[in-house]
Amino acid sequence: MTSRLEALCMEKGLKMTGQRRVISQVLSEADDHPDVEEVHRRAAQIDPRISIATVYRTMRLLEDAQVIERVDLGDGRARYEEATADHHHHLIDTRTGRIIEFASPELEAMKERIARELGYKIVGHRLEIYGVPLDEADDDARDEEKRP
Amino acid sequence: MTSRLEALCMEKGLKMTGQRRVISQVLSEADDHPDVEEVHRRAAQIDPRISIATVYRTMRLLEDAQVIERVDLGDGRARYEEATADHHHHLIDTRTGRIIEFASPELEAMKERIARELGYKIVGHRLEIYGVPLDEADDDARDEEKRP
DNA sequence: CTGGGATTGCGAACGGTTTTCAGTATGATG
DNA sequence: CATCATACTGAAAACCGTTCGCAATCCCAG
Repeated sequence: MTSRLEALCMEKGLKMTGQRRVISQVLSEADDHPDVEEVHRRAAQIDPRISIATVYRTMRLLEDAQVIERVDLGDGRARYEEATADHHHHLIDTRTGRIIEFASPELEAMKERIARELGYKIVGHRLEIYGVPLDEADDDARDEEKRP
Repeated sequence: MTSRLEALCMEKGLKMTGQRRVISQVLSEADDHPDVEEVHRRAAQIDPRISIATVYRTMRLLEDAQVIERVDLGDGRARYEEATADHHHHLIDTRTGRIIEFASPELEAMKERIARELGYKIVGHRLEIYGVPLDEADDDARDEEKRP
């Protein structure tokens, strides 16, 4: 069974090696934002011979081919997600590390307008929001009060 | 002459050593977003004995004391700017690397609203826009056409 | 002035990533 | 289906920004 990403790679004319097939499968099945080490861990479960260097190389290849997208969440390592047509951003739950994707056409428009007013045409951008769940935020408030 | 940041450091009760004085001066005079190496380069011009390790340590100290703010522009190294009361963001000119600061209350409000709708309270966030000057963007369009 | 804790410079260590190089697999070709 | 140039791989070393350990030095309260 060829994975979704493997099919995409073949469309783009990439040479399909065993390792790339495995990594494509791993990425097709991922619904989170794994870093290279995590991708390697999952790939090694399918074929233990895959080296981390190859994972690094393949991630870059797939990124260049626009099959996946690099996400920099400021934690010092690159994370990845499948490339999508629509621009979206990330809200990171600072309590759990959970990542929530969201899109906002209004935000895009506003961003576009700001750039134009500054005399620029946008070629890329990124927005990340770090937050805590509203109900747990109450705990913070209580903690604050307790602090002498 | 004590620099603006040096005064701030003393207010915060930081022990003022010669190195910290020099680094404070450098940062007070900077109107850009230097990385550690650049700060070290400028500091060394005033006192060549300052080591890069001390610059790293001092930048972290000043960041913790909220005298300066770390800016992650995705180029793999930390950049810094003086801490300010108002939230602002950065537009990076991808042609020249020039960084333009901007603020937008509407954007802040929208961001706040998005987080609330997702059930989150914002504890931090960042927005970066990468762009090219509008007039030079025309060149890109022409380049596209020429490409066969 | 003096003492002792904080700070410094140096170099080694670190974590994520890239590269080098020799060996191996791929898929276009005959 | 065998051949072969070429691209790919694994392992280890190199890299780059950053942090750490340690002995020497500095700052400043007493």
